Amino acid sequence: MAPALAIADTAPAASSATLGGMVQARRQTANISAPPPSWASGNASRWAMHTSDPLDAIATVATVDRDCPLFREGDHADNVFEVMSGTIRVFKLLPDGRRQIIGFLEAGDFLGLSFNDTYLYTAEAVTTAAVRRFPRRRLEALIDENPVVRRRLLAVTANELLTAQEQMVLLGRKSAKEKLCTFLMTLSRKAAKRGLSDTRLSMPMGRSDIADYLGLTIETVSRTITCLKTAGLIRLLEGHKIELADPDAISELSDAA
Amino acid sequence: MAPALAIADTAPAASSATLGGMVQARRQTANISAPPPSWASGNASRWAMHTSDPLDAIATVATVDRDCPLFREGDHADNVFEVMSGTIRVFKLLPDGRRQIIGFLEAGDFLGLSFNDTYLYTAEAVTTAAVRRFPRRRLEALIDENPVVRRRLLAVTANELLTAQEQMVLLGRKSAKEKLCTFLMTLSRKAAKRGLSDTRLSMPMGRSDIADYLGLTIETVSRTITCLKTAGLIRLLEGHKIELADPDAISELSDAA
DNA sequence: CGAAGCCTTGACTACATTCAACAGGCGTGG
DNA sequence: CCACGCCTGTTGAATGTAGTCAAGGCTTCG
Repeated sequence: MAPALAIADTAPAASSATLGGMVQARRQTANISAPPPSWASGNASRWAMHTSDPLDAIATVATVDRDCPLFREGDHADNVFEVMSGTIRVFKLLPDGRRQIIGFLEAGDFLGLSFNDTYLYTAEAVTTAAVRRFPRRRLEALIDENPVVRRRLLAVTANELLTAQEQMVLLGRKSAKEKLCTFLMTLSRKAAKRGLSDTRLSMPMGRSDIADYLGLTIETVSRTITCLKTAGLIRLLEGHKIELADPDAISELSDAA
Repeated sequence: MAPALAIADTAPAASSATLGGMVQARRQTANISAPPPSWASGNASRWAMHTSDPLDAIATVATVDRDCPLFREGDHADNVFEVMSGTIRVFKLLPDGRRQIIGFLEAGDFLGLSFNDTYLYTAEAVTTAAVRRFPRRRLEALIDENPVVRRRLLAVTANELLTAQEQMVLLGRKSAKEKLCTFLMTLSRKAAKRGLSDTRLSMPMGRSDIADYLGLTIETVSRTITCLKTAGLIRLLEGHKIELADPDAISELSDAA
């Protein structure tokens, strides 16, 4: 049985060493029956020497395969994670299976920062992703003793809260077209922040993920995308890429009826 | 011009002193032209001697009149607040005036805990409310030096995040009836936590507030309430009170189609 | 090449919104 | 004191946006 998570003994940026324990992507058609995460000990100390990130002292690096869970809602919250590469979706389920995606996390984002003892949502990889794992106990100790770490995580949490509040406005008060355009603008801003193009975006998640993020159905997402495409505002490119042909118009549409 | 905020020189629990500067409630028909907050210096040190809450050292007590703003989105975020009594609504507006209420805050809840330099939302009093004000600089210093305060505010923030995520599920994936029932159950749980009845609830906010909180229109809220009433699940009482006649059924309806 | 999954498109439905009218409560002022 | 206006909430009818059901195209991958 292929494990969902594999440990790499170096950070992805370091190219000299081979990545140990890397496994093939394993498509998962249902949300059930995913293999449990398996972790091996290790650290990123070599990288730490160059960057002096205090978190490196307690970090373990790992990869998560496409569509595999990092953790599930209700699991005991033993670890906090930071995404290093790839995209993670975080979501909650209703008893009857309806899903609401809380967010898509990319490099630099943190997950599992609950001060609860269980996770409040499920996290799965949209694409194969690399993450850093921090044992919760040790991270909490570090937060207590290190003001720099503390401020960083506080800022992360505050940002998460801001994002959540804006998403509430989107879900509660915006039309399908506005939702889509807001989503595109958010992707664009995140790409720009990471130094990538803000008009040629990578959109690795499927229609179903987008629908569950925006509170729509896949059909409505598809139709709305077609509509934007027909209007000449966007162009769909090869390999889950999308081009914003008229970013200003999209920005306008993102909060005007 | 009547000020929106008035300072009391004691905590509300202390009955011996008259509340200074108290003003009459001032109905406000539009969101515009509300008087700016005015603060006087003061503290709650007498109360602090009995409770040893470290926050008392930097706190100022004040009242906010019904429908008056505590602060507005975009204002310079100089203060953090804790609600002592009454209900506060926190919301964001779209350019065309559509409103999404992020939450209703009651005694013990904090507002303005952004790590931004401006507020991310507007806060208004639903009912006349008493709040404690903490200058942000001093609160931040206290957070840095006092682990107890730190943990408390961290817990508050984490709880806020949890609430926000559950609200996303509600807004994105629930029907009108489920939204209403979830809202009632939330009110019930909050009342129970405060030691009040969990079946006879105070619901001080109007239909318009409920609608903007649940992502509905006032008409839909009204119709859905009528429906629940007709089904014998709730009873509307005098003075903005509501009775949950069948809490179990309401709980069922809160996440089942 | 065939099967599976993802996306798109079409026709119909339904839930919530919009538009409109009206009832009740409350404070103001004649 | 009652009349009036204002605000809030309720109800009805018509509309519309997004959802549902269904079919077909396309890509991917074994």
